[in-house]
Order: sequence, then C-alpha cells, then structure tokens
Amino acid sequence: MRLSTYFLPTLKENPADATMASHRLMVRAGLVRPLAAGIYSWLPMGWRVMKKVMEIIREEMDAIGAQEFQLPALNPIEIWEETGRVEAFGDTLFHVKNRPLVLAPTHEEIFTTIAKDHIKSYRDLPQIWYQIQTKFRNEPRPRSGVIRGRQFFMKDSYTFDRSFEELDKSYGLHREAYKKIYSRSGLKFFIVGAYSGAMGGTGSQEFMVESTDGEDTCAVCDNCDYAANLEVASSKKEPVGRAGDSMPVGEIHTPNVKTIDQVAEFLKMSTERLAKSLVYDADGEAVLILMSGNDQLNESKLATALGKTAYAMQPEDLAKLTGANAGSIGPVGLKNFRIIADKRLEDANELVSGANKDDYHLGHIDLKRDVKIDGYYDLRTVEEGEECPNCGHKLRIVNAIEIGHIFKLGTKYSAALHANYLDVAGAEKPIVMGSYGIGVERIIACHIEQNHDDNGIKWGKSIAPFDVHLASVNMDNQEVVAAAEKVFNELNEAGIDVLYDDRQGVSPGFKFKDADLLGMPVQVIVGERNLKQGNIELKFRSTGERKVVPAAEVIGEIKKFLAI
RNA sequence: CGGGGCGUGGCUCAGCCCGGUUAGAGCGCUUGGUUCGGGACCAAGAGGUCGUGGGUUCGAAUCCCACCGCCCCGACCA
Repeated sequence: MRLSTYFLPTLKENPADATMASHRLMVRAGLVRPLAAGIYSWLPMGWRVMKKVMEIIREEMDAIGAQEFQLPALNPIEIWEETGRVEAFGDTLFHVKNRPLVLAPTHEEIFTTIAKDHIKSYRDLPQIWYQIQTKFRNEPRPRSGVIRGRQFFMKDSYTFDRSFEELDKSYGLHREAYKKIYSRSGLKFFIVGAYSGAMGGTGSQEFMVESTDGEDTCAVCDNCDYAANLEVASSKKEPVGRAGDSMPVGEIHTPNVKTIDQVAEFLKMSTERLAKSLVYDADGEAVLILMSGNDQLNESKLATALGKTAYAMQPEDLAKLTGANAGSIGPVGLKNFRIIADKRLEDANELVSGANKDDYHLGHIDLKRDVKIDGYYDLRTVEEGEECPNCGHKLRIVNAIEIGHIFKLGTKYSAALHANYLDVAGAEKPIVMGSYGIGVERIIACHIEQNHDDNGIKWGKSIAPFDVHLASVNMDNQEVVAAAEKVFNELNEAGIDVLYDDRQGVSPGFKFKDADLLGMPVQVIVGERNLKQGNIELKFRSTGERKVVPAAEVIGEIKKFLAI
C-alpha cells in the first residue's frame, strides 16, 4: 500500500476530548473517527487491525469446533419479552420507533430460538455456535473512546449441552480458547471470578486487563492465582466472634454521635463491635443489613444474597419505617423488616447499634439472643491489603478493563423459550447453555494501552495493520526512490504487508514521526546517507533498536524478525 | 439521571470576565520557489451561520434565558 494514495488522516496534536492513551492514539493514527457519543467510524487503517483481531478469534473458535453464524441485529421485541429482558435491560435496550423491533444488545434469545426450532434430540448435542456481530446498547454514558460505546463489535458464542457436566466441558473449552485469543493478540491479562448479574446462571469469569482507567475493580493475589472482581471477591478477614458472656442490653445516650468513627470515639471502643445498620428496599420489602464497623456493603453481593436488586432507602423514608434517622437505626425490636447480616458478625455479641430512637444507641447486643437474623451472608467489600482467601498473601486492589466474560447460563433461556431436547430415555429436558463474549474493540484499545510510548503506537506483530513501514527519505533522489521501490516490490512479492511512505515533498522528520505514530513493528528507512554504502536502515518500533544492513539483506532480515 | 467543564476555519486554541473597526494565532490546506535523516523555510492565497433559537442593547463571539452537542466525575453497566 502506497501512503501517497492511502486514506490515512493522522493528527499531529492530541484531540481535545480524548484522555486515555489508546483513545488519543487511535484518533491520531487515523484508525477511527468519532461520529457521535460512543459511536465510531472505522477508517481503513483501523479496520485492518479489526479484521486481524477477528481472524484470530475465528481461528481459535473454529479450533474448538465452534460454527460461525451471522444473526440479525434487528429482533422482534416479542422474543425479548418472553425472557423478561425488555424489562431487565430497561433503557439500555434500543427500541425501534416505527416497528415492534429492538436492536440486539446480545443474542441469547435468537440463538436459543434457533436451537429450540432445530435441536430435538440428545443426538443433536453438543453444539457451539458463535458470531462476530455489531451490538447496540444505549449506554447511559459512553466513555474511554471505543471501550464503552453504544455500538460495538462482540464475538458472542453459545454452547448447548445435555447436562451441567457437559456444560463444564464447553465452558472449559472457551476458557482455554480465550486465553489463546488474548495471548495471540499480545495482551497481558488475568482471569477473575465474576458476578453474573442480570445474565443469570450458575457461575462466570471475566478476562481482565489491568489499567488505571479500567471501569472494574478486582482483588488480585500476586502469590497464588486468586483473582476476583470486587463484586464477588472475599478475603480472610476474621469474624468478630463472641466476647465473653453477654451483658443485658442497655440504652446509651449518644447525642450527635452518628458515624461509626464518632461512636467508636465516644464509647472508647474499636469499630469492630459497632454493628452498622443499612436500610435497603428490595422490591418493596424493607431490609436491614448489619455490617461490622466500617466494612463497606457490596451491593452486588447483596443482590446475590437477596436474589434481587435492592436500592438504598431514601433518608426521608427511614424515619417513617424505623422511628429514627440514619445513624440511630438498629436491629433490636425492629418490626416489619427482614434482617440480614454480614458473615463477620455471625453469632457475635457485645455489639453496639442504633436504638431506633434519635441520639440513642444500644449496647451489649447479642445477635443470638436479641435479634432474629434471617441469614448471614458475605456482604462486605474486600479492601487493599486484606489476606487472600486461598493463601493468605496480601491482596492488591486494581482497576481493570473487562475484555471477555464467560457464563454458565444453565437453563434460564432454554426454559423460558422452551428449548428442550429428548434424552436417551425419551424424557424432555431443557438444553443446558453457556454464553461467552469478547469485546473486539477492547482488544485493540487494550493492546494500544499496553504497547505505546509518547511518540505513538507500538503494534505487536500479530495484529499490526501492516508488518512493515517503508519510508523513502527523499522522493527527489532517483536512487533512493529506485531502492525503495525495489524493497516495496520484493516485500509485496514475499506476501509481507507493507505500508510505503512514498509521499512527495514531505520532510524526513515528518515521515519518521508518522512512522512512529502509526507504529508498525519494523520500519525500513531508505535514505541517501546509507544508500551511498549500499545500505538500508531497519528500525524496530518496540525496542527502538536500529540496524543498518546491505540492501540485498533487507528482505531476509525482515523475514527473520517476523519469523516467517 | 446528579455534579463539573467545553462548544470560535479541518485540528489545537486565544479573544468573552469589563459589549464597540474588516474575529485572531499556530498547525493543516492551495499555488510558486527553496529545502531534504526526526513534525523545514520564504512568499502569495483559500477557508469562520463564533453550537442553535430567543432576549437585552444604538450595537452581542462577549451579557441573560432556553435548547442541542461533546468530554470528565458519579449513578448505572448482561
């Protein structure tokens, strides 16, 4: 490809609205252009990268026996109503105004419908189906360039099995395939246990790339392989336990003492035995949640414990329900509440909590004696430095970008859509499903996040838009041009993708800066200076290493570097 | 949806607070010339409904109101 005729709008200056390195560089290097918030056009250079990533995905999916489909993005809304996901997605689902259609944000429903129509027997199973398709999600706030957009490419696959044991196998195949896909894409990543959320199902894991700009937070252990999304992460934090015999419950006057720290200070005790009361509304049911001291309630864990999403009660409703304002609420004598507590408080005694009367607390509370607890659950958010639940090593809390998510769905969708099969005994059973997603743009953005410097992108060989960036330093010098053209032709003949900067009247410095910005793995620089000795210079983008070699050896050197 | 910021040639921005010539700069673009190993130089040019609508005023890029768009933080996030 000759740069003189290639559509490649590069920018010398940083676009004003990009903050992340990958976002800045993708725009500057002419990979993408924004069309609207969260909507990007892929220009020829960017699309080359996209196709390479997609090809890696295809190869690894095909290798586990997956079959590629291409399903419609326009879906009848009825199908989504059947699984209850019109409501579950809410405003995130794009609706078509003049037809009862929606723009698909994912494809469980459609794939399951195909399975329901055509898979009738255990003999038809298992199946692994996938597609690489545009998804539409009306994100409340698109951000970070292509990382969170309203329209994006996703590789989504679905497995159909006879049993949960076979699902484990299909899930395992995906897990291994994903590792290969990300490794081949040149990413450093880790895998975490994850929250399944509205997808439902019996378990899920996320593939993560550590990044200060990540939207997810994970607890990772550097000693063993424990890593978990903070939504589900746990640690070895000790239970509060029992402290001797319980004294009789007693009221304590605590004027203007509200926060846990204030109470601890006022009563001259540690925060641990202060049972903090939080009030949530779970679908109309009032729930009181007890946490030890300053432990932070994790709302994802709460949703898992309750089996539904709960929202923090508004302050004005608190007084109505409990007779006290925030800071004075407690579990003892509380009516019409479901009371649950964090595991750290299991069977604890000698606790202090609100008295449901402003400016009063109760002391010597024994959860076994004084309160009817509906259950103890792990509800707290793990904090930096707590001990790994596996090995006891200190956990690190890091931000991360989610690049893939694999789910064991079970029968949620097959049951809702009646996708059943007949087993060996002739009994009708719901197909056991898994679903697996990869954000294709995120692979590209994360690759750039992990491979760039101040001058530009440093593409890894596997997904670089071109293998070689060839630049002739001076297009007015016929010998230089002739030598560059020769290299260009030889590379093309060798089947090596080469971008040839043959632009006239562009200064050498400009060409070098563009080459570094665009970031091909190898630069071939043909200039008068070296050509006098019959030499041509190679520059390796990732290391910055330069090598001057005889013109005749250029192709060989490149082949050696590209390992082909 | 809450909080904050921004909107002026293709890009990055100044001008706005304190209203008053033909609205500026750098980069990019066009033409001619010079240059040619790290974003060259000279000269001449083209290019702007100052986001949109309304208002105040003799006069609005500038002040006021509304709306739209974009970015950041939060909420949300299969």
